Amino acid sequence: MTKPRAASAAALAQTRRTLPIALLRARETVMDRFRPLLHRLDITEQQWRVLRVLDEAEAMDASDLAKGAAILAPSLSRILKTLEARGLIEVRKDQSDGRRTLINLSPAGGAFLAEAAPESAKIYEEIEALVGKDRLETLLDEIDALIVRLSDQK
Amino acid sequence: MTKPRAASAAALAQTRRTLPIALLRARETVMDRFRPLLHRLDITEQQWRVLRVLDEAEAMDASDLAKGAAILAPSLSRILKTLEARGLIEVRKDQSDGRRTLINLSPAGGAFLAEAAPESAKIYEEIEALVGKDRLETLLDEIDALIVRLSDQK
DNA sequence: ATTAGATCATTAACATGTTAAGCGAAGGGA
DNA sequence: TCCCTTCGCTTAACATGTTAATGATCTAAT
Repeated sequence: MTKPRAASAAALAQTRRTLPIALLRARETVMDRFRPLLHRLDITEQQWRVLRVLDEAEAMDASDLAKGAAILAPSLSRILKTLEARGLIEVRKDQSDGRRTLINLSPAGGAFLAEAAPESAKIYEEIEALVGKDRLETLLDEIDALIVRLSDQK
Repeated sequence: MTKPRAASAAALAQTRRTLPIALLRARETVMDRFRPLLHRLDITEQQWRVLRVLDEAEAMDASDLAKGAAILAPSLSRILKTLEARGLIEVRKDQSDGRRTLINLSPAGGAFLAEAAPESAKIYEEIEALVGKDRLETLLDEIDALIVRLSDQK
């Protein structure tokens, strides 16, 4: 660490207390705990999110899936190819609307999630234990409130 | 929106209240307000962070800069080339340690930041006004607490 | 002085983020 | 029906995220 003078140290503290960076750091810190599992599963964080969202629905079109997993449409297009090639999802055209693509978890995808779920849950429980369940719930509530207040409700 | 049955709706709510996704969504929501400015400046979010961190220090080596801007070393290497080519930063070798690279803001970089600072500050004030200063401070405090509790203090 | 190990930075390879453009399909009037 | 617009998704192009490997330098111990 380079020795900071008083002025620059204060300024640096100011940057650190900026919403975008704080949220980024928090996310990195949390993901560091999941990364070893994801690496063992040979799957990316985004692919994991897609599978988990699909596991909670029957079949979704790509738009809903993108929103649910917080992934942009172009990224999702690429991810779906990867997951389909790996046999974890099934993709088909919507018969009633030729523009839409319907996606659902394949049996293999369901098995994949079922096998990984206990480890994932265990990690989340560790986080809960370290942070405190109350504190974590409060944080999630405040994040929700932030999103609601900042969302452009066109 | 596809009609969710009661069960899947509850499950979906569960995913949404997951720390990694909540933090991701919050960050996206906040950044949506800064993106138009960054686009007008023809600069990426990461490049902007690098410049701001440099503005708060004299000269930093790449490692400290990477930590300060929350950017991984490989990404920073590429970003430094871009910013140097654009004349916004100055890069030189550390004389006392040939491994280190020292980076500082160039005069042009300082002018660039000075010109953009008012707009940036205005956006942040809008966010403060919408969220509430108290609520925002609380949120930042809780995020800090989260990071401290989850950090591996090897 | 030498050498093994650690450190700092870069490069490589692949996946995703981001914006813009493109394409086929659906919808809504004239 | 035709035309125009909108919608859903994909592709393109470039920047960054992520992990592993490489290169160069420093450090410490011999």
